[in-house]
Amino acid sequence: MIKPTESELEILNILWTNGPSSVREVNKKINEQKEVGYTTTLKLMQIMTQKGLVERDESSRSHIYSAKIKAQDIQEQMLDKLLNTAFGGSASKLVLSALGSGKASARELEEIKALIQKLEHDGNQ
Amino acid sequence: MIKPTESELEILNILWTNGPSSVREVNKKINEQKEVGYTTTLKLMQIMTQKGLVERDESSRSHIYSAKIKAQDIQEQMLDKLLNTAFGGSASKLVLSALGSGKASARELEEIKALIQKLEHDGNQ
DNA sequence: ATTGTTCTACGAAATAAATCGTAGTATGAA
DNA sequence: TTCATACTACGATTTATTTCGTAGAACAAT
Repeated sequence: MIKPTESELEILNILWTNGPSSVREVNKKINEQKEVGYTTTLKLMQIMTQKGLVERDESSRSHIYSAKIKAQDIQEQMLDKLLNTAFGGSASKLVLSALGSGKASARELEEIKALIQKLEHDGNQ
Repeated sequence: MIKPTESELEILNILWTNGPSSVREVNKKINEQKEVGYTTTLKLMQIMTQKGLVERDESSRSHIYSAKIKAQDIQEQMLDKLLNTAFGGSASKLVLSALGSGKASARELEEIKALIQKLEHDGNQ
């Protein structure tokens, strides 16, 4: 599985969130956060096309790019890496840290509890 | 808060796990995973000293390095970033993904449940 | 048709990160 | 003392990533 760089991930996120987009649209989104030239974004997206991270529809003049890899796959990959590089492989430490800072709502906590129930019931080890 | 690079994080992990260590020891650990020259590790650790990521005791000939920043701080920082860059800020999505892949033991699941109970009891939102 | 705007392509510079070689010093054994 | 070994310092190279400028094509308006 290809590992996107920092900037590539930023672009992927925009594509995942907004769906297929032109370079112009992506660049605009990015510029809400930080200033980046148009051709910089263009170049990145061209590279990403080569790498197979995105694909593009060239039928209209301004090409339309869409993410070629699933958000979930990258999420899992990154989570896995974080788990191993920063939490020594302990999923519970990670989860505890994620929940500890009060970042999950009551409803979310319920979801998590439900999942745990399910895991325990299924005899997951 | 200073953000360690990939390689720096690897070294920090070794220091967190094994406690204060010489370059030799750290390099040996790293080489269990991948081949890296001794001076490469040395250089990195020297840079880390400058950045304030580690500190060293120079009293003996082979300097002894120790992590200057807490594992928890970096963990939190990285988790936060992952949360925002890859999970769109949703802690529950992250947790669900972390637990879903069967990476937590029954005992760990209990710990997490206990934490959730506590959070809910405390009226966390 | 001419002009101004918006695209893409792409080389190349700037920046960041990792890797290593070489030189010099300390240490310990022969 | 002399030699082999281990250590630090540090410049320089290599590799990865990001950034941007310039050129030229497509298009729309005048």
